[in-house]
Amino acid sequence: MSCKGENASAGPAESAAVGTVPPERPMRADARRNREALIATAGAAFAADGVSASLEEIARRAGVGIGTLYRHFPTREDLVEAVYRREVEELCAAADRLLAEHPADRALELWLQRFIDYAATKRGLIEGLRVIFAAGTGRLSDISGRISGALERLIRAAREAGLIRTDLGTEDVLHALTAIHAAPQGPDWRDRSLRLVQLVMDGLRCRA
Amino acid sequence: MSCKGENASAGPAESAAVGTVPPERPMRADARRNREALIATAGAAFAADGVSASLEEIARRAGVGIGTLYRHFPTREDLVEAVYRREVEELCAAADRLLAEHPADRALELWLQRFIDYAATKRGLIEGLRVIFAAGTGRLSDISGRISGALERLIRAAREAGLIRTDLGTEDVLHALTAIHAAPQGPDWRDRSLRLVQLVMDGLRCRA
DNA sequence: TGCATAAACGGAGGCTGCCTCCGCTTGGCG
DNA sequence: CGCCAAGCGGAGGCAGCCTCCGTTTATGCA
Repeated sequence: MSCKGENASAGPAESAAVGTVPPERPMRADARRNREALIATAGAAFAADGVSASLEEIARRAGVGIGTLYRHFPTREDLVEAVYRREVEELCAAADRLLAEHPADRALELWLQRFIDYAATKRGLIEGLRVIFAAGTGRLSDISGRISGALERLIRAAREAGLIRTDLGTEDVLHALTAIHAAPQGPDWRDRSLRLVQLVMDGLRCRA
Repeated sequence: MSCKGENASAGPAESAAVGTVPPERPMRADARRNREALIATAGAAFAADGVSASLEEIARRAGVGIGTLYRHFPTREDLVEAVYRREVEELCAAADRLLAEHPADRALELWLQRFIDYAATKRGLIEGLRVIFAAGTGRLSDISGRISGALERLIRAAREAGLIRTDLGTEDVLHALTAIHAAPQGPDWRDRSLRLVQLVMDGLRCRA
């Protein structure tokens, strides 16, 4: 309901923000601290026990009362979304870091691998990916855009450096990722997915 | 713990009979009746509220005690599996009925449409489909085989009648079904899926 | 037909998790 | 430094999970 807590990650020098409203009020220091602790703890708990992990346990481990958890995140979905959003942001930040430290094609490759690893442990991301194609279905649309934005930056850089072919675009790679996720999840899921990513990369580089 | 009531789904390699009827002992009449009522009620409840519907509510609606539910189905998964197995059996039975009442290609088309409708309401089936490709991962393998068996019967009949091309097989159609399911689930999911099924059928008939 | 008995029933009870409500604490401003 | 709203936290009510065990009943046998 009252998703006023939306003002998280209010970048001070951020120009042309991605739609988040300007912070009506800076959060009190203790509130921000508790919020951070909750998101971090919840991330670990969801990864370990799935998204139905006990909220009371999360609050306890984060060192706050259950009431505090519910004030920050009125529903379980709100908490899941916050965790999800944070992870996506980290993933996107990694794209820029990789670009700075490696040749663009290598950066793309490493990022795709990292994407697989994220998805391997956080099943939620997979569902999220599926949403990317469903045109902006509400609140998650900006997150989806963030992912394809990162991917696009990587691909454009690799293209401009002449390291990958230019007749395949962001959508094609996204599509491939979705297909990889659709594969059955067995014990060798990760290896198989990484191999497929390798295959895609080889294909992309092959007529550079 | 003393799950001796397991005789319904013990699933060891019994003789290749269609129904897994263990030779142990015929169930007492009231036990069988309650079991049936539970499966039927659970099917409705899962369809309405998802697989996390209240088990106590299911028991109440089925007119049995909660203890009875737990004796028949020690875990929630056992109940889900029983419902799932029943629905798959109905679906497969429909294949033969359709074959008897329609030309083989039309039967195949109708069955695929019916499959979509099943999957539309029972999200569990979708997960099940995904398991088909994961080679016999335990207890669900025979169910998976049942589905592809039905599909294969339909396709073979249509082929022998010269109604569909012969260069595409069961696996290809199964693969297409999986892809259709992988699509994002919006409000128009059903229509879109049915259109895709139509597309597949047109393709199958086009060079008969 | 009647009886013995194993099979099946059912719900009370203990436990855990969900979520709300409200009195107490404290960060931050004037 | 003192005020006070923003923020905290946990008690409590409710619902669902699952077990345990006393009671009921279907069925095989005489």
